[in-house]
Amino acid sequence: MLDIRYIRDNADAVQLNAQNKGYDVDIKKLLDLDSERRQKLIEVDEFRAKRNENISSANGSRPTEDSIAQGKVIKEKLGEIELQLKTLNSDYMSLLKQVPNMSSPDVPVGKSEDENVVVKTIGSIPKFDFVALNHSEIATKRGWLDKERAAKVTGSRFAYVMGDLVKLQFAVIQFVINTLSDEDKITEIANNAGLKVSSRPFIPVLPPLMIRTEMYDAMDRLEPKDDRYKLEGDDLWLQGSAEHVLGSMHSGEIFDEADLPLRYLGYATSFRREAGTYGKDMEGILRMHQFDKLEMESFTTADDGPNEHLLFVAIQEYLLSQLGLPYQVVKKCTADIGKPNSIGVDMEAWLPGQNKYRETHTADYMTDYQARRLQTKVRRASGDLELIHTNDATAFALGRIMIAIIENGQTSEGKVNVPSVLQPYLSGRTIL
RNA sequence: GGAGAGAUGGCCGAGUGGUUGAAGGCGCACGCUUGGAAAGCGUGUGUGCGUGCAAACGUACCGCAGGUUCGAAUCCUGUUCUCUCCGCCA
Repeated sequence: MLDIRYIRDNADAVQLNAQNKGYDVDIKKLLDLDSERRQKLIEVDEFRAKRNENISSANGSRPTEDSIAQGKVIKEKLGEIELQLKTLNSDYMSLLKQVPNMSSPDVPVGKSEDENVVVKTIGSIPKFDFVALNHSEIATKRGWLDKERAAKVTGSRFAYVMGDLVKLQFAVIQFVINTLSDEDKITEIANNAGLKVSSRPFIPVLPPLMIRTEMYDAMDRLEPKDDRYKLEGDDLWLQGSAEHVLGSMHSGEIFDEADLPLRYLGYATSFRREAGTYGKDMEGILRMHQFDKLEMESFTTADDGPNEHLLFVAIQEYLLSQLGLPYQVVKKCTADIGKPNSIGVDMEAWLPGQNKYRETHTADYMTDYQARRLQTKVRRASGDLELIHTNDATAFALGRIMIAIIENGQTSEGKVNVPSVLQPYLSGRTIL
């Protein structure tokens, strides 16, 4: 949620920003409601003052008949205008919540993902002297993947992942956890990226996989509801990303500035209904209803927010490079970054099976947009109380990164070369 | 799932209808005291919203949401969470 004071002072910019992001919100109507609501609030406060004066005039003793009679009159009137205020407030809030976060000035303006900008391309695309297969063909042949039985048991877009592919997943997990919880590695990554940021390591977290409606909404991630799984009989949803349960973790809390940045590395199974994607990416495990993901989330001061985002991007590049995967960095345009985003950057790894780059990572910088409703704050050394800034970013989406490893590392025999950094976690095996 | 107890400020904790934003203590900040410190003494110490250039003033907040009342931290209802006992269970 944006600060209403900011909207009042920058109405035109906010309206234009919403338009660029593809959100249909009426800022003028919001501001009209805002002033109407403030007018009503003044009225309500005056009546409350009147009521309080009437109460305190009793001064500890029994009030007079007159005072009680007067109190009744005030009460009736107050109830009336408080109800009006309540209605105004709820209309106002629902409109305010619709206003998307301001995109950073360096986010390209665009109407669809086609206008995203490829910033750089790293690594060379592998050339095979045999017919390259896609991950689904390789994995199915090796007995690593069984979607038919999963369809029988659960439905489409589910899979049984088995055998060495499971071992590969756990190897990736261990590699990432060891890397990101190592302060020296963070220092190295930051230095190589020329970033002056804290070298504080990430705290690995196994978060709950369910989230309350209230928290989901405060994170501004409840929508689109069509893409969420709701649990019948409980006020709970299956989380769609560890971001949702990590970002809301410190709701209502006040950090000491010395405790920031606070960095988490969450490992969680994420659930998505994938509504509206029928027939899209049906082969293999590219687009599933559930997938495991390592996700970074951090809380910083406003000052450190932008650099934290750059650190997250640098970490993503580092991780991809360590696996020897070709990738490109994409600056997402206004239409493609999310509603709570100030900046959105994607990593796309080269997938030989599809002969194109596909999204494997996202890095989101939310400024204080999420914190405002979560009420997550920091007490600065100066004593000032401020909203914190949130950053979240994929470390690895396990399904998609294993696709990249399989397809880029495939051999003519249908085997898979193991990236050297993962070999220690696979008993030294160089090929699967 | 059943029975019971509870949730108050950064922390501990008092408070069952009347000037309670809330006693007392701890902590913290500033000042006095001291060669310096401790102790002691004094003063101060929540957040949101609104009005205002500001000082300030008003208002709301005692888990959350409603209700009763002239008046609610206090009474009533619902709800969330915590704890104890029973049941079930990895």
